[in-house]
Amino acid sequence: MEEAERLADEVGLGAVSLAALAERLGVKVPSLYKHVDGLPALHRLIEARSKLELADVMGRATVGRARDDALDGLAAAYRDWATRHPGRYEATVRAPAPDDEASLAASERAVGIMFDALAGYGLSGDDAVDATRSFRAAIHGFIALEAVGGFGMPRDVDRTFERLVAALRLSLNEWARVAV
Amino acid sequence: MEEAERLADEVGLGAVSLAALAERLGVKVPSLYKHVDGLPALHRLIEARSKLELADVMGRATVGRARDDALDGLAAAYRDWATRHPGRYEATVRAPAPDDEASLAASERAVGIMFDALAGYGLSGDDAVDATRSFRAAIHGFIALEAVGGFGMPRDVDRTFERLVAALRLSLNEWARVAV
DNA sequence: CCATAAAGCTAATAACATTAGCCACACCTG
DNA sequence: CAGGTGTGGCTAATGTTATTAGCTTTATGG
Repeated sequence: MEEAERLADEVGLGAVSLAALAERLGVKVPSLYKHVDGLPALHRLIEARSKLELADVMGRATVGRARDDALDGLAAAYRDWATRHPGRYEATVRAPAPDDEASLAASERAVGIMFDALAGYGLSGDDAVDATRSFRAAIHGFIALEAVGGFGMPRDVDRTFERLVAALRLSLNEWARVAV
Repeated sequence: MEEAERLADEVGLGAVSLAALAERLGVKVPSLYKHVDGLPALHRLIEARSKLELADVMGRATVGRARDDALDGLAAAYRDWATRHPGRYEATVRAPAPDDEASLAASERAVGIMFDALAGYGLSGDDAVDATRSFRAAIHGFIALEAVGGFGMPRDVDRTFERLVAALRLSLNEWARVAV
C-alpha cells in the first residue's frame, strides 16, 4: 500500500496500474492478487487510507484553535498536505462506493473535523452545512486548479491562496448575518 | 466529435475509449484513425472544443451586465452548463498541452471572459488576478464536489450554491479594501 | 474514363487486468 | 522429526483496448 501511494503521488491516481506497481515492487503482476483484490480494490484502499490520513492532518491542524485561527490552520494544512501528496489527495475527493465501509467512515470523519472546526463560528443547522460545503469547495477548487497547472498568470499562487482564505474568513464571520 | 462529447457526458471523460466511440458510431475501431489521431488526440480535441463552448456560455451570461449582476449570471450559467455536460466540463479543467494551440487559445478566451466580468468590481493588477482565481476556484470546487456526489448531507445543494455565490459577492465587493 | 482522396475494413502487435493452477518455503503440531 | 497448512511467489492463458500496416470501395474532379 505504501508503495502504491507513493506511486500515486508521482504519476497520478489514474496512472496507478498493477503493472507499474508490480514493477516497483520487483514482482510479477499476478502476485499482487495475493495481496489485493484487483485494480479497483487497490484504488478503493488508497481512497480510504488517504481519507484517514487527511482527516488526521486536519485534526492536528485544528486542536486547540477556534474561529479564524482554526480556519487558517485548517486551510494551510489541507493545502500543504494535498500539494505534497497529489495522488492521495485525488483519492480523497472520490465519493466512496456505497458498500465501502472503510471509505464511508473515513469520509465522515474528515468532513466531521471540518464541520466542527467551522462550528466555532457559531453556526448551526443549514448555515453550518452551507459553510462547510462552501469552505471545502473553495479550498478544493483552488488545490485542484493549482495541481492541474490551471493558474497560468505570473502571480504568486501562495499570495492568491492567502487572499482566498481571507475572503473565506470574511464570509464566515458574516455568515449567519448575511441572509440569502 | 459530437458523439464523443455525448459519450463523455454520459460515462465521464476518462471512460471515453475508441472502442466505446466506434461501437456507438457503428464502425470498427481502426476506422476512427481516419478522423482522429489516436485517443490522446481525441481527448485534446474534446478539451479545446469544450473550452470554447464554455467560454461562449459565459460570454452570453454576462453581456450587458456588471458587478453582482454579472457575477450571479456567470455563476449560474457556469454551474448549469457544467452540470448538464459533466464530461465536457471535466475536459475544460485540464491544462492545455504546451503545444496545443487550439486549447491554449480556448483557455485564454475562457479566463479572459471571467476576468473581464470581475474587472467590473473595479479591480486591477494582482487584485484582479487573485479575485478571478478565487472565484474560479470556489465555483469549480463546488461543481467538482457536486459532480462526484461529495455533498452527502440532506440539505438542498442549490441553496448552498446560492449561499456560496452570496459569499463571493460579499468578498468581491470588499476585495480591494481588505488587505491581506 | 480514370486517378485520386476519403473512409471503411481485416489482420497483427503490444500493454494491461484477470484467472487458473503450480511450486517453494516457513512454521506449527502431533 | 514428519507431515499438513498457509503465504507468497510463479507461468500460462484469455479478454480488452490502442495502434499500425495494408487492402478495398466509392465518389469525384480533371
